[in-house]
Amino acid sequence: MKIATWNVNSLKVRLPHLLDWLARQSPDVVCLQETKTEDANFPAARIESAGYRSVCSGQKTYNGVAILSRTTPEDIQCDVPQFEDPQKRVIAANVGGTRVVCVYVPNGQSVGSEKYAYKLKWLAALEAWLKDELKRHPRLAVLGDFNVAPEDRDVHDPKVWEGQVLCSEPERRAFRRLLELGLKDGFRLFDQPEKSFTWWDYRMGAFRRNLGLRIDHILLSPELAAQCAGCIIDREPRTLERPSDHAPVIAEVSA
DNA sequence: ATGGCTTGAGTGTCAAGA
Repeated sequence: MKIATWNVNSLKVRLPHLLDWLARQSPDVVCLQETKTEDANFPAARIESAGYRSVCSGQKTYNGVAILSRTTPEDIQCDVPQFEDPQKRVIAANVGGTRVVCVYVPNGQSVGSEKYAYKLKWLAALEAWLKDELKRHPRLAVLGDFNVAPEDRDVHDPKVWEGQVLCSEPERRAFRRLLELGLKDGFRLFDQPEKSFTWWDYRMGAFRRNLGLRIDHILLSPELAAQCAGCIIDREPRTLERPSDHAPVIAEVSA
């Protein structure tokens, strides 16, 4: 089973890229972030024509998440339970025998800002919830845009980014706490090229110069990690005209 | 030069992303 995550930065703009990519990669499950569309406008019919069922949790202008699947997603849950949040950042569903959680972690804007405090609170709520979810679902996968570069090797220039949002120690600590629940960073289960990133700023030719960060992740429960055969970043969609600023991440796990 | 692009909203120009 091929599972993937992609921050599309507007599903409306990126739908042609998404449909081409689905045809090329043929993933079984895809988690999308920053769909930026209300559920009433979600392009479910065109995605269905491409061979995928979908569930979504969106809002106008900002945020928005969705899960696409070859089989029908079941037991759908939106939002982190018992965490009041008007922003649509979480959707979870069972796909086959696997619990799939799609997350769009807040950006945090800048260290010390209100949005940064919200990000840390949000990550703490996610951690508490996933601790329970791991007990309930031995086959748990958490995929999404975590807006955290876990280590210096996930940053093109650690000196420039030191202490900045996405790289600050409190954010990295929050990410490590997810790993300490037992979740594994799928990408790091394997040898990977140096300077592997999933996001590049639109400005300053950052992609061409590979000035990026690795902030999109696939976390796997111990059982899924043991059955994971590979995990890669697909840079190809980032090379297209009018790309998302994020590249998809894909993992192969036994069905 | 807290700029540089891109998107959505909405029609002038700003918020937000990371």
